[in-house]
Amino acid sequence: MDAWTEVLEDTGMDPRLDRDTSNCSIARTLEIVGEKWTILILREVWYGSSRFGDFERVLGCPRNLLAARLRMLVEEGILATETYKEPGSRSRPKYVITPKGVDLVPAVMGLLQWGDRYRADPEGPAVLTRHRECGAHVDVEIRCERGHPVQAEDIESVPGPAFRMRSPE
Amino acid sequence: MDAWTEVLEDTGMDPRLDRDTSNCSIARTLEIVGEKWTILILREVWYGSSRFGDFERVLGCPRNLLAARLRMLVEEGILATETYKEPGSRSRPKYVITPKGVDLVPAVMGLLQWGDRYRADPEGPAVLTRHRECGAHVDVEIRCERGHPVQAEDIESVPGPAFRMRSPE
DNA sequence: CGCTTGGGTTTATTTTTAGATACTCAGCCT
DNA sequence: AGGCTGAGTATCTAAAAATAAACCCAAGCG
Repeated sequence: MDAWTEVLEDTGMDPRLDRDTSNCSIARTLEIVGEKWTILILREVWYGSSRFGDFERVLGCPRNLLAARLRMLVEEGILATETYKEPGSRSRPKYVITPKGVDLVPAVMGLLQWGDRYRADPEGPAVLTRHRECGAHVDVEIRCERGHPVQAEDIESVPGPAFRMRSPE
Repeated sequence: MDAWTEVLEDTGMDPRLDRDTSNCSIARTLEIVGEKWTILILREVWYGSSRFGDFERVLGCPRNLLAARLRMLVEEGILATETYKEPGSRSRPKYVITPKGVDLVPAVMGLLQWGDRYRADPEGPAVLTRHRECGAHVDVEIRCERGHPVQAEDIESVPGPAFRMRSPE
């Protein structure tokens, strides 16, 4: 009996298949960053863009969607607005990443790394990531709290404190 | 002058804003896993589901979309079909993850980790991930090739071998 | 004052996605 | 032969999201 099946033994329900998935952290993250353009906006912030016009120019995304996505990212605390002032122009807003946004970097790097491995051009990736201090290539890896590198196969998923079964019917 | 601006100095184009983003590894990964349901299907595979009916029951996703997503994941080599045979029933297909699919785990764990941190229920996450061998909590972190832990701020993104400017239309 | 610029909003159209049935099909079981 | 089951297909409608293009607005400039 594994960590799932010991949760509820006598109901005829299967904890894997009849659990409540509405509080899944993956799904909740995707509710925010899973819409089209959102992660690409963050990519551009990460590569150095900050102005509305920058995003529009490099992404080629419709202005109304861009405005909606930026508003949402600010509401969620992933980006924050500051102002910049070009000499001879009035102050305008710009978008900068917050610590909550920085915490999305591992997820985005995971996507980047997979694309670099499986979907890059024959000559290699379009962008490289390196450690500013030593210049070495940077990537994302799975480790346990004790610092051991962990293979994906050695990860065990078990019900957590907010685990719930779906209400029957 | 940084690693971007030294690419093209005299064209009046800005390498950050006028680069060709069509070969971005992040965007290419999102083309595959960015559709609704796809990552959630992978989550269930990761949690132990493998049959069409399992996915349908736990995700509550329309059958036609589920079939389309599974077909695409198999075509892309992220899942593979095998057969299973319940005693007294005929052989039926099931879906198992491939090495290419396993390589998506860091990206998905990145999403999980962010959701656990910022969007979990007050009592905690619904699912915990731990290292099978030592039981310690598992998460995803950024390191450079030399093994140094890297803060997101210390990542430098530079043009790679497939870097291209957008053709001036 | 009228023009320009950057950063949006509004509105209309097209495309995707969701959701709900209903149908098929192959093999095991009686 | 006829019924049951799991794994799909096919079809349709409704809702949501994406796109496209026109419009607005505030400040600075000549």
